[in-house]
Amino acid sequence: MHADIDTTSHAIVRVARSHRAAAERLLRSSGLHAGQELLMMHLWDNGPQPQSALIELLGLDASTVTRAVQRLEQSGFVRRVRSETDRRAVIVQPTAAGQALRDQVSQAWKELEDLTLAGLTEPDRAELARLLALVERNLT
Amino acid sequence: MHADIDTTSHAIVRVARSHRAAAERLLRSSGLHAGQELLMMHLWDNGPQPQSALIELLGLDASTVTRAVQRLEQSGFVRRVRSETDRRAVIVQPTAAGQALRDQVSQAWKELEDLTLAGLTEPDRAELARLLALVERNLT
DNA sequence: GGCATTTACTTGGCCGTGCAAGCAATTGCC
DNA sequence: GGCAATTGCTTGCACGGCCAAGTAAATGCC
Repeated sequence: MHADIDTTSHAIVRVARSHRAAAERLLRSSGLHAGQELLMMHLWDNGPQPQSALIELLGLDASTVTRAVQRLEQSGFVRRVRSETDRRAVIVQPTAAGQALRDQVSQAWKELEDLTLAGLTEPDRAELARLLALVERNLT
Repeated sequence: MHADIDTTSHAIVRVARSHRAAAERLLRSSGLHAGQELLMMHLWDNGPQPQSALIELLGLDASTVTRAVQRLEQSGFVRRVRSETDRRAVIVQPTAAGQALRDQVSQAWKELEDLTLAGLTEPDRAELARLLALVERNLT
């Protein structure tokens, strides 16, 4: 039997791919791509932020965030402003169009969560959350 | 509080990223990139295959596999041969260099699995596998 | 003050991945 | 046989991500 196929690692890879695909599908109508919604959520929750804060919060590479923000600006969801107090820094703020996405994206995110966990009992969900947290700690 | 951060969806995204990063690190010395090892494993297990079979097995888009195979060929790990019986089809076969990676990659994959599951009891591991399978079914 | 170091971001390059469009060979069917 | 539909693959394009190298501003320290 194909030992490699039954590993948890492989399961993680497959789940990650399907999950991303589902996210992409649910976000399509909003105009966001999977990944961008997390950035926007941080802006909605915490207001305008320097990119450095987003990088920290999202745990992504600086270059990844730079380009994500560039694309969000291109799409009109975000504005980039040079900080007055630190002229290296860029402050990212949601535009009106960006703010307008909030409810729709929250809804899509909720649907994604529902889809992901469909059929799992409450204890199963808690267990999954616990185990994923352990795995995350292992890999970080 | 930031409700979105505590979702299982978000945990999946974070785990997937760390997991991929770990895979990339463990595979680095072999010359493979995360993702390519799964393709090679299928070749090692099942011998030369038409791309269509790899696409099916890996559950990836045809274009993704085309390019992965192109890069593996570029790296010298794989050879592409036009099928005699169906001249549309491309048969992918591991080269000697590709075969030579087998043990090293198996080892790396095992290390990845160990790292991922470190500290989890046997029942925890079984439970995680079960829950991931459920989630995967939900998302497919 | 002045220079080395650190910080904040950019850009180029590369990989995985998907969609859309397109080409060529094969198959299905009248 | 002959033409339509299907199959197998490729290419262009766009995203998320990462690393490495580079620029410019702010900080640290003598």
